[in-house]
Amino acid sequence: MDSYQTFFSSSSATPPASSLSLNMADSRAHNEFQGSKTNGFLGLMSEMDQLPVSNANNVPQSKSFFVGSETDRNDVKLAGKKNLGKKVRKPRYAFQTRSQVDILDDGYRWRKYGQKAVKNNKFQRSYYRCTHQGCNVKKQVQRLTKDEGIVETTYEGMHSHPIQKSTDNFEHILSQMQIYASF
DNA sequence: CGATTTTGACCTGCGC
DNA sequence: GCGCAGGTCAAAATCG
Repeated sequence: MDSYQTFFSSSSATPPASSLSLNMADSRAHNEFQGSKTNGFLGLMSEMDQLPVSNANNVPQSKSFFVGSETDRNDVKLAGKKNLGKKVRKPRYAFQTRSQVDILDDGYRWRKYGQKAVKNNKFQRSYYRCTHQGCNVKKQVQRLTKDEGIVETTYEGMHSHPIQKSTDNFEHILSQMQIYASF
């Protein structure tokens, strides 16, 4: 499951202020997470909940893993409207990546819509939304205080459209290949 | 000039 | 009800 996490080691080669190319579970999420419950996976999640950060200390470099999923509440921000019995529990996948840069480029286009300081964390959390029309996938990016070499990214929702970024970059292509090879 | 970021205000859930 | 914490909006600023 976590075999697609190896190609970020070249982060040293990333130009300053640029994005780190990374391709995570979105592609597979198309197949596995669409409305279905991956219970084995979730079970694993609850285990990792116990020690999300401490594990990160052991990872050699640029390793990522999931720390949680499946939000219970459906706070879909219905400002003013009431939510009539529509349980939209959207899954959330979080994983942490050891990286120098905060922007983990997964191939989708994101527009930042917020930034907040979270308690017990000196860094701020950034909120992004997918810019594709009709696709309201969200993600949060947050650097850990405990270990500022680690960036935690949380994805919410699933993309229902192909990646729209031009695959001009080699890392991206490689990680792409690796995802399909890991099946 | 359109798309994106910045940033403070605003909203909502929750615990007291 | 109040205040805090997290999440979102939206206007202005900035970018390409």
